Amino acid sequence: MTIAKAMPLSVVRRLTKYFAVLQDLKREDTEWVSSQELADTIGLTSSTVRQDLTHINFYGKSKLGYQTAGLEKALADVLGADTEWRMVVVGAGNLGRALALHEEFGRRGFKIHGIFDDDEKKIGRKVGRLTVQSMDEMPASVRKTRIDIGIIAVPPAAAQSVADMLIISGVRGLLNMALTHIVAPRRVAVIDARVIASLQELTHAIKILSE
Amino acid sequence: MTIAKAMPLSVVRRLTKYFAVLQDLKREDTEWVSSQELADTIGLTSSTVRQDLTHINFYGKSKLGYQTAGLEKALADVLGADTEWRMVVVGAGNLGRALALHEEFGRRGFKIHGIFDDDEKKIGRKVGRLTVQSMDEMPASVRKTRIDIGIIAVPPAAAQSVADMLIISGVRGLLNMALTHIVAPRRVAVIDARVIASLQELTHAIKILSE
DNA sequence: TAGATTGTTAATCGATTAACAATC
DNA sequence: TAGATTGTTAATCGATTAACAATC
Repeated sequence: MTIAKAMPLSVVRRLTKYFAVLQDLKREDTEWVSSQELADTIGLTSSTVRQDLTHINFYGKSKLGYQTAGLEKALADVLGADTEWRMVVVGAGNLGRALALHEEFGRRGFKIHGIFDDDEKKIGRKVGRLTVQSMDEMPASVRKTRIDIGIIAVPPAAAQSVADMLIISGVRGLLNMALTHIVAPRRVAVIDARVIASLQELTHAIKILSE
Repeated sequence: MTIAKAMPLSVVRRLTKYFAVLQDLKREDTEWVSSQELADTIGLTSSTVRQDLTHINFYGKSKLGYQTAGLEKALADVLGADTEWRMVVVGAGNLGRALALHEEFGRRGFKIHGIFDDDEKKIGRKVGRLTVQSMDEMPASVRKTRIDIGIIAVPPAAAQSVADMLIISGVRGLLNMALTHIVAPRRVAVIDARVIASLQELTHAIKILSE
């Protein structure tokens, strides 16, 4: 397991993009890719690409570029895309249920082991192969299955207390889908993935464009 | 309608966070908030907050800070959160259906006017108050209803051609949920909102933390 | 070999933070 | 008034881009 020194989040974000491109290229059996080609498909400069790749433990070849299979593997390593991650979803609303049903997660190594809600009416309902469980069962279940990641898909008002419960139960990271800021101890990673915030970025951009 | 000059995306992202905090404060009837308080709740320096707010057309008061209602309104203006946006979802898989059902969007001014898919088996199915329509109907429908935003919730391989169709049909912005890069003319805004990419950022962070 | 592309250093650009006079 | 907090300028820090020798 090769781990680089602390990397700016902006670099990590681009690495996920390179990784997606690399997976496409692999499907097409492209053996080599240059920093310029990578830059063009994503809309960057080749300089940025090469600079970003200095953060990982993989080297290209002059004149040829980067071997796609090797680079893909190196990126998978850095991003943790080569291991299986155990997750639970808290919140069995439309968003939570959709996440629990999203097959793509499983394919990419993110396995959902449970879905929880404190609404009596939702508990016991089937969501694909899972059954919505009571929040009371969450801590024991998370601890027993050694869940890595908790996905927070509850209303903003409940988000922090759900986060606290997940943290106490031993998760190492939180994916926050709720439109509220979550506070966590330094040992627990938190990433926001809020569709509404993205939509607001988008509408801002649209307003600017139509000035 | 006050529109600021081009703003770095990093600033816009923080504005969406301020906006969320402001809405919470408004609910609690807090009348004034200082840059320091805003910074503390989100985990920034007060300097960054004040600097960010120079980008919008709203001024605080010495000794008191910013009037929450006024600041909220100014942010809503910049982010376009004070207007209604018409959207369609393309892709009626789990993710697409969940987005179409997500009530929060409507509450926040994002109205979903249609959901489309090219899978025969999905066409005609009910998704809440909507019915899945054929992709063939999409362009006319989007044009007629003057849809602003297209949400792309299809597999990566189909994403670009769906984007092209949406653009030809006249949308002004795209929210890309697919794990692939989308190319669009400059007049069309594109924002990526890919849960898998966020999960990969998260697993990277977890790996770093457990070094 | 000649030419293309890397890895890396240095230069530029932009964003964040610090500092402080102005102000309520 | 004295004190707190703004808006803004200047200093710092970091990230992106340019440039180029090394190399295959």
